[in-house]
Amino acid sequence: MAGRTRPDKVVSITSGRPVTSYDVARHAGVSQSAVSRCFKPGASVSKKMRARVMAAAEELGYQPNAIARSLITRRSNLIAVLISNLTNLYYPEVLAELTQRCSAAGVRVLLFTLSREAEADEVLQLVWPYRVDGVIASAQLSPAHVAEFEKRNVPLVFYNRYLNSVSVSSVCCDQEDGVRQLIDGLYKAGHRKFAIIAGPPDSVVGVERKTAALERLEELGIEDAPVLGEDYSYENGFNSVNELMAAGGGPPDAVICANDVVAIGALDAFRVNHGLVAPRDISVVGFDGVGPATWKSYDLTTIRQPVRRMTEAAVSMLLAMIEEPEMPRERRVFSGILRTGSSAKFAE
Amino acid sequence: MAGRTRPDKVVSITSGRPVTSYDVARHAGVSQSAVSRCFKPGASVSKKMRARVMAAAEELGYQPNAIARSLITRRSNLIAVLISNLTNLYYPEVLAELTQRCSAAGVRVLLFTLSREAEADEVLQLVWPYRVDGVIASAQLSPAHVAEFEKRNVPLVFYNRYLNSVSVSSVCCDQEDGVRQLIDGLYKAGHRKFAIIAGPPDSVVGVERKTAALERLEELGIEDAPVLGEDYSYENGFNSVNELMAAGGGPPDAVICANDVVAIGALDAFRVNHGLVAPRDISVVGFDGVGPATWKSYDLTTIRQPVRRMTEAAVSMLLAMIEEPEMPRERRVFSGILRTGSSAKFAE
DNA sequence: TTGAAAGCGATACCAT
DNA sequence: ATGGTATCGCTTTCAA
Repeated sequence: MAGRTRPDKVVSITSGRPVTSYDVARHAGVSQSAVSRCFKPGASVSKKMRARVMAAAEELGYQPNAIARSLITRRSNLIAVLISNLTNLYYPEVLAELTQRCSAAGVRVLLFTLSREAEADEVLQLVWPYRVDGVIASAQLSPAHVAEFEKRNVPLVFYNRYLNSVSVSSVCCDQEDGVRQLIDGLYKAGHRKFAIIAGPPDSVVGVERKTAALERLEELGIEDAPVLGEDYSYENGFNSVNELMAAGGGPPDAVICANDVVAIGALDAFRVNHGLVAPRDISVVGFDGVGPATWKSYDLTTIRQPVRRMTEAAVSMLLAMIEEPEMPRERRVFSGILRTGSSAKFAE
Repeated sequence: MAGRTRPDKVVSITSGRPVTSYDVARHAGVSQSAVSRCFKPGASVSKKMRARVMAAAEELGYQPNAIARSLITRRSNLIAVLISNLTNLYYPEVLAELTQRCSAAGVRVLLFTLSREAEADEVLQLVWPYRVDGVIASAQLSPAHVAEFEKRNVPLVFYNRYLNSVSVSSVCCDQEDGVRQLIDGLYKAGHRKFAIIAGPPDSVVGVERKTAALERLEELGIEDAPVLGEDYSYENGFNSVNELMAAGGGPPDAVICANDVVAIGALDAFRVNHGLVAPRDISVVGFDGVGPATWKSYDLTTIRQPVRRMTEAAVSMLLAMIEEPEMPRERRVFSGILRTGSSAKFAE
């Protein structure tokens, strides 16, 4: 035994099994509880103890097992994020912001993407077993789903969704106000003949934008605006314009689109297939303010959603609900920010 | 007590605490182990027992606690996905595919987004405590990081990254082959004066694309191609073209861009600031095959990465490594698919 | 301040 | 096929 420099240290490090608090305790010659305490923020540990334990932990590459901790504390430090259309250009930004804010708050993100909005049922079955501390949902849930959250005492915050039949916390962009800003600016600029290219009928946000547009137009005395379209895709914008033009009656003055990508598709159809260039011959507006909206070929007039504020609100609301389950439900509505580009004649 | 219809059933359901296997056992009048077995796929349970337990579970809304299960089985059924640039248009698609495939395979995804590639250190500290079964990393990790994976016996698969100094599994798109296809087609179409707009110098993929381009050009006897640019943004494409034109010497015949978004920025700069329209006056090619590449205003000639195959490969490799840790490391390289659009004069 | 011991909610092995 | 019991790795009383 003489001359050995490192006892079983190396063995511990290279052994397959992850290092536990017992290993650290043994190595440091203290109790296992002491190790645990050293890794708990506000615990009462002597300086000396802490130093010894931390040194041992460092040496062995110890990291507390979050799974075991969750079991006893009944806090997983996990939240689930449900997103329906990651391919919608708007969501990657939201997701990036959400995960970053959660990380900063010491919470991990379990991601669930739904390909169809109807998948919620199955996805929730996958969520429950992990005892997540809360859920941020940017996907359509039914009142029954929301009731299950209540029953299970799992805090829920909707992002750009909500249900008016039940009480639930949510963060939204004010679609109605945004649409109003767009239409008013177009109207002021002299447009009278409008058309609407709507999003998917099963998207609350999409329906809200469409409805708000029709309402505002009616208030302005315009009642004959055609409504086309059925999803959030470029193709929807493109094809809807072709339909619109094929219907005869000449081009509209202005087209209200379900979102930016639809607007981009519409602009391309007008230019490529019908020789109409914005803002000279036609005005097109979008919604969301995604990256490509500012690309020179499109330069959209649109409503930019304040994503950073909205994600911040969603995360902080959820964390508050986790800390204080009796927190009253709250609906936070953010106004979008008008961006005027050259896709429309517009008067602010 | 006479006349009561439902004993403590309702209490169990509405009580705050999640339902455990003990609750179910009591309710069904069987042992707790029996309940556990009923939820384990291949266990030996009588039909009668299963029916009774399942009924009780259903009634109480029982879902096995995945956290507790993980603790004893040493399998979290969690994998971590590390992504550096969610705002890079290419990644949302990758992420959506990855999570969907993982869900299908019964594995949950813990998402970590890195804002700077250098953040890997801190992020890994957040990953280890959750005892994830494996990691898919589309972010730059150092050999030291990879060594830590080895030490901890955590399977790792790189997605569009790799390190040639260490042995690690990875799924990549063949950048070199893709670039070659692009350049050869451009060369064949008569282009001789090339320029390169590169991506970020700390992106392996970006550097590889640039290097491959320079090499191929050299093989074709072209040695004076200027290299500009420094990231994957639209602005990079836009500004680099302006720089290129400001340098004098007239426009190049063809521009090789780090990715599609850069190519789009370049096309816009040529058209808007210099009156050069593709493919008549200029040829521009991109890489990735993201959605906007097919928009009519750009219609890029580009290399489409076979995302579905690549994500499928990544997930199945990781799952295989989880099942069989001694699995040899493997590098799977997929050829990109040429898409010819009208952003370049091109000869196949 | 420290250590011993009791859970957290499941799985797994062992008898029966 | 079923029930009893040890165990996973931690946190949390409770004494000392």
